Amino acid sequence: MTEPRRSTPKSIRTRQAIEEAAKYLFALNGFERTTVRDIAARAGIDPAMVIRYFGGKDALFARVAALDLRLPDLGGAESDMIGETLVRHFLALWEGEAAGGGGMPVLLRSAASNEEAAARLRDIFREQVFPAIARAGPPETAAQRAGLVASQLLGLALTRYVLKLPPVAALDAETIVREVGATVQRYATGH
Amino acid sequence: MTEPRRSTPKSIRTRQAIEEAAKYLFALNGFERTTVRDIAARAGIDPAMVIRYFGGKDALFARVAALDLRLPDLGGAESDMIGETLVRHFLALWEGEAAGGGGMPVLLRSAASNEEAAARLRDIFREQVFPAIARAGPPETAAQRAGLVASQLLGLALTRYVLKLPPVAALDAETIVREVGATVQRYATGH
DNA sequence: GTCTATAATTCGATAGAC
DNA sequence: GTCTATCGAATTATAGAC
Repeated sequence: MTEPRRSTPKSIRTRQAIEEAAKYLFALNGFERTTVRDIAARAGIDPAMVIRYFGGKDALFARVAALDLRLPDLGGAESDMIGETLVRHFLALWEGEAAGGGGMPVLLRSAASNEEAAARLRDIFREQVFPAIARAGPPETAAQRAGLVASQLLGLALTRYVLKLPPVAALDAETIVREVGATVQRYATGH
Repeated sequence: MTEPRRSTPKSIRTRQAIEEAAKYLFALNGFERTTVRDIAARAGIDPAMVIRYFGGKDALFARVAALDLRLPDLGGAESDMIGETLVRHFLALWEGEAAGGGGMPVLLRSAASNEEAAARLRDIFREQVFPAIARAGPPETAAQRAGLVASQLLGLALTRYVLKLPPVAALDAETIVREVGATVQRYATGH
C-alpha cells in the first residue's frame, strides 16, 4: 500500500517516463491495442510499476487524455477572421508535440472504439468548443453552429493525422487555413 | 478440412447469420472490442463455426468491411448541385441499414485504431471518391479538392454516427444537406 | 455440419522478496 | 522504489467426437 506519492527525483522520472510512453502509444494505437506491458517496455521499467503509479490502465488513460484546448476568445466584434483563427489554433495544437495538446491524438484514436473516450470528447465539446462558438453568432443557433464546426475540424484531424489520407496529409498549413477557415467561418457565424 | 463450401440451406443461413452479427458488432464496438465469442453468441451458433466458415477474425472483418460507395456520376455539366447530391447520397448510405453500405460504420469505427482498416479506407478514397471528385473541377487540383471533401464528409460521419455529438446527431437531414452541401460544393468544384 | 473440450497466448493486476 | 514470479481471466484458434 506504500504508494509512491513521495516526490523523490527517481519517482518523478519514472512517473514522467510512464506518462510519456503511454501518451505516445495510446496516440499511436488507441486504447484497446495498447497494453500495460508495451507502455512499461517503452518507459524502460517493469509493468508492475505502471499499475503501482497510476492504479490501472483506465486511470492512466484518463490522466493522459486530459485535454485543454486553450481556445482563444472569439468574442468581441464578430470579426471575419474567426474561421482562420480557429483553424490556425487547431493546427498548432495538433502539430505542436510539446504543448499540452498531446491529449488530442490520444482521444481521437481511442474515441472511435472506446465509449469512455467518446464521452470525454463530448465533454470537451460541451465545455470548451460550444461556449466559444456560441459567442460568435445568434444564441438560438449556437448548438447547430458549434456542431458543424466540430464536424469539419474533427474531420480534418481524422483524415490528416489518424487516417493520413495522402492528399489531406500533404496539404500545407496555409492552404488549410484558407480553405477550411472559410468553411469554419461560415459555420461559426451562421452566414 | 471439410470446409462448408457446399451451399446447403442450413450452411447459407449460418453464414448469413455470422455476417450479420459481425457487421452489427464491428460497427457498434469496433474491431478490437468485438470478440469471436460475441459474434457467435449473437448469431446463435458456436464460436468454432465462425473460424470454420471464415478462417479467422481478421478474414471475417475483411469480408464484412467490403464497401461499395456507389457514388453517383458527378460528371457532365458542372452542376451547382454536386454538393447537395453528394451529401444526400452519403446520408442515405449511412442511415439506410439494409443497403450494402453497412460496411461504412464498420470501417470508420475500426480505422482509428486498426491500420488494416485505415488502409482499406484509403483504398476506397483513392478508387471511388477521388475519381468522382476529379471530374467536377480542374485536374491539377483534383487531389486537394477530393481531400477536402473527404475531410468534411468523414468528419460529419464521425461526429454524427460514431461520437454522437448531440448537436450533430440532432440535425435533421435537410439542414445537413443544405449546410454541409454548400461546403462540399465549394470544395468539390474549387470555387 | 455442429458442438464439446481444450490448446496456446496474452492480458491486467497482485504478492512479496530485496 | 523496483523487480521477479505468478495468478486468474479472457482471447483466438484447433482437434476430434457425434
